[in-house]
Amino acid sequence: MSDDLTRTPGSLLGGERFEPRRSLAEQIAKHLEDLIVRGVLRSRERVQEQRVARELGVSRGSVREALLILETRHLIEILPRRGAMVTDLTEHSVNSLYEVIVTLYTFMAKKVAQVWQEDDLQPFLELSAQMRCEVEAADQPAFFSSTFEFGQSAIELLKNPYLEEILRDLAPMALRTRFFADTINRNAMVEGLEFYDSLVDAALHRDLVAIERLIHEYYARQQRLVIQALQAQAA
Amino acid sequence: MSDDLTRTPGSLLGGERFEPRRSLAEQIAKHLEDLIVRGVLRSRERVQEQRVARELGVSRGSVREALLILETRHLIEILPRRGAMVTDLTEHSVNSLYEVIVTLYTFMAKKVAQVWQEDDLQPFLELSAQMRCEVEAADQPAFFSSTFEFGQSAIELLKNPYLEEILRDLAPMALRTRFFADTINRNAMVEGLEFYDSLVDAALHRDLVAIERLIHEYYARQQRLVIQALQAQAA
DNA sequence: GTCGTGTCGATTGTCAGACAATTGGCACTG
DNA sequence: CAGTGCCAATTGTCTGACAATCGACACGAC
Repeated sequence: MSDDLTRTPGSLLGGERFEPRRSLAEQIAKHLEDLIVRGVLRSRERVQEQRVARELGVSRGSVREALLILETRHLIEILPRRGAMVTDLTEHSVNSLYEVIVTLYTFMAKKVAQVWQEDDLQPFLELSAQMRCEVEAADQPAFFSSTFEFGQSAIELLKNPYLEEILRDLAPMALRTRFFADTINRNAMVEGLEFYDSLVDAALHRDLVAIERLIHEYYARQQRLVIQALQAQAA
Repeated sequence: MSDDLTRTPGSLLGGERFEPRRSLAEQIAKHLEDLIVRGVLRSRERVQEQRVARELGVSRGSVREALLILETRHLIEILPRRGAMVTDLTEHSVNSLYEVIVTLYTFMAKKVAQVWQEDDLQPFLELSAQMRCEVEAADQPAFFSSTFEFGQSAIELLKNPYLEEILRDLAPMALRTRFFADTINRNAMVEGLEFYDSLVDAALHRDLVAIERLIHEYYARQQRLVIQALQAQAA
């Protein structure tokens, strides 16, 4: 953990597209986010601004901003005068997280099913096909990325900025817990594929009841897996 | 707008109770939040860090943090290299906001109705009574404060930190729009009282259907009022 | 007159260095 | 072993600085 964020101000050659080049703080946040999601930084581990600043070769101010960002993503907790620490994953926090996720995803999916018209669902069908390929190729990273785009497409369709931001802030935690679950679920990709397929199908038929059932079942299972993994780790 | 945040480091005499003395950034955020919610700072108005820092007698760094906080509360929008501006209130953004709020409040209320036991609902009954008094006394600030505590009590009961934080971040916007609605609804307090009363009643009977209906109806009306006020202001 | 283009001031993004306040741990004492 | 006091480490905040970028304005071309 001794990277060095290249900070080439305006290099369009950097490959970062045309995006307004994320601020340094966001890059730092992203970096730390990865470490936390992948479990390199463990629960309750301290994250000291001075240390991070030194290691990444940036100023304390920027790290401070990054920590604020990570706090809104529920990845760290900042205690006044005591610094930041990685949030703890407990059975209770996982349950809480999934309650909220299920509520919001259900709302989102139902809404999509209600408002779609013409070929709004085209992107979902394509993603579904793509995911099928990725499962066959056993390309887990690509599959992950596709599930992410799935949610992304739904958000674009609804154009609800509040929902969008809330889900964006919740996503890293969802990913973090999922990282756990998949360690004990070799079948994760197949199950995921089946889930998304059914979801698209239900949306096509505007079957709200099925949507609610599908999401509840899928995430109930995910939740169980995460908690199992958590207990396994504790033991 | 030329206050001066007294920054007495450890003065317990400051009256702030035992709370770990909110950080300066949070005080600044709270200050600006008030200005925005009350409409002193209008939609799309710029909020310049240098200027705020000068006016409040604090450093730019602290203002910067405050702006980050306000962004998570959806009160300002920070554009890279272009600074912060107060978020715009449009028909679309109001609709989006209320969609999310209704979804989350419905979830919350249903959950409370499902899990309460013994005298969990006591605080709500007391608040309800208190609100009745406040309506009779036409004490609008107190009434506002009570509705706030109402939500607070529900959150305490559920102990879901994610829901708690999401709602806390949404609250200022809810308040801001409400400020609008109440300018054209002289009956707001009576309606509110009736709503909360019915809600407590439904929760007592664990009547989930009624809860869903009540919340949808109440906020549909609120939403209409806000949008009316918005249009009236535009004209 | 409208449309590019160059210049300039204002503002943001980031850095370095500084200092007081607070925390947590440690040694010391009874 | 509990209580006390001290010290190092870290956070919260400030000041001052500078490059990059933005918005506006003036200027010149068509």
